[in-house]
Amino acid sequence: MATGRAHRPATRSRGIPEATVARLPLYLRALTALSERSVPTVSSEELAAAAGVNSAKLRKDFSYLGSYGTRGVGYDVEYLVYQISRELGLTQDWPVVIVGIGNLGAALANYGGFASRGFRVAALIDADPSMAGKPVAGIPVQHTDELEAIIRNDGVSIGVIATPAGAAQQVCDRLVAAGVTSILNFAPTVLSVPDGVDVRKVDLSIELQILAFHEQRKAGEEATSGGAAPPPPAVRTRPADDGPDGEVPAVMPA
Amino acid sequence: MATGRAHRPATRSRGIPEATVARLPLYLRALTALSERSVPTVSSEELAAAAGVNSAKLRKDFSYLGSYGTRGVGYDVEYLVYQISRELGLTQDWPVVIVGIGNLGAALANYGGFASRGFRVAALIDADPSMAGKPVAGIPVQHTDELEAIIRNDGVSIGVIATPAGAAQQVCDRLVAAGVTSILNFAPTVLSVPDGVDVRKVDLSIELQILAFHEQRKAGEEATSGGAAPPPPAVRTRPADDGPDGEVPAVMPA
DNA sequence: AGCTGTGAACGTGTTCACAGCA
DNA sequence: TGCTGTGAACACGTTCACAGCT
Repeated sequence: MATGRAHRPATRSRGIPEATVARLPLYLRALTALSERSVPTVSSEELAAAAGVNSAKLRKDFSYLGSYGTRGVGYDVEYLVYQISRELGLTQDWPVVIVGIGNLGAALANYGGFASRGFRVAALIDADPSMAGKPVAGIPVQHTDELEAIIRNDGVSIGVIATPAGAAQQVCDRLVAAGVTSILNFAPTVLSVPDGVDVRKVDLSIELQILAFHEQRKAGEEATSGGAAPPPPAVRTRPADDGPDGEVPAVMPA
Repeated sequence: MATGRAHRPATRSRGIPEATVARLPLYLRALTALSERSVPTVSSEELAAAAGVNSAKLRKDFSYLGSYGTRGVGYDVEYLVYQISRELGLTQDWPVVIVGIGNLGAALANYGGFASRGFRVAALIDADPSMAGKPVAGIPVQHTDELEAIIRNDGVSIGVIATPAGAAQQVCDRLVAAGVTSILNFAPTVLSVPDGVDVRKVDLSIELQILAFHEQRKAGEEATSGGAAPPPPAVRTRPADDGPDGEVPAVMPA
């Protein structure tokens, strides 16, 4: 999973396990689709199939929210949509700022799933002055100088970092100082944040490497060097090039 | 965690736990940075800090790979880089195709971390004929018609789906039919694939919803309706709009 | 009869704490 | 002395299987 939490070491936020929280959006999406097709009720079996999980897990997940089903029948689609939305905090609108309007930032700004699910793009922010005023997804890009003012004025508590890795920690610090307490980080860096700030990470390169691992396993039940004798020490195969975005943080950033 | 596995229900691929595999890329990145700074050795404590995990976990993780450290000293940076790369299958090059060259696809194509870590963009593919031939990140976009030929010619086993949700399953089916066995899916859809094909999912909207959940908790130790009496049933707060990319799959796609 | 809700069993992942080696 | 490597304890997550309600 392309993710990482930050603090709250082992404290389930309040009853609902983290793993369940991570699946609620999945259920919500499936339920929304059913709702659009005006399906009135759904069984745990059907809904689980649509969400790509097994039905026992789904029922257990829902049991943490309460008893919202009807035995012998299933779940009322509309009611569940409401309950899950409420649990996730989507009945209110969350203003979000996106920092770093390159290809990725633009992709995020254009992403339709945003607006429809309780999130509103409050501002697009970029350090490049020549970007300022240029509309992306209908929203004019603003300069980094405005960052603090925007966050305070709009009461933004969620920030998205889509900058190069080298700028990420700096941006993060400014976001946090201005009052942001949840960060979605697309830069390939470990961010350090104070307690009470949540960070989730999306890292493409990590996902690919995990796939490569499994891919290797599939192919490799033949010409593999086995597990016993390790190859010669201190061999360098490929230059350790981190790419243009690779400014990885120092050993102890904070 | 923005991720999802597909099959291999409870089978640890071969000794190395899945959770450990997911962290290896993190260690690798931190080690690569140390390597660039010509740091010769590193302790579990230092490396763990750089990777954002605790040192006990890191040592346990490494213990699954073998005994690559030196007691009283630490780990040889170069050697570890090599071992982890090998374990992840990054000592070979993985050709990758990216399907769907919108903003997101372009962002992925331009992503530097790709090329440097054993991944090579073999082709960019889009369904829009007017895109054909246009270079993105220096690589000419090819039409979907070419998909099968490209995959077979280049021996591509990893595919990235960056299309709208409505096209994702179709693209996925074609990729798999042509021989792709690992898929990284950015479309907000549950893909169904045959056994033996790995799917990992990256879903922006899900990440934001998880953040919103925690954000709500932070703010909500005051005006919350508590946990006892649930609000009126079957209330619809916001129109269940899934956005322009929202073609969610039928209840039982396969 | 059918489907939910859940205790109990199981498996995976994390943390502790220290033995063992350089 | 200092750090790794790891058994043992613990916490978390998943699955099973069935009691209980409609």
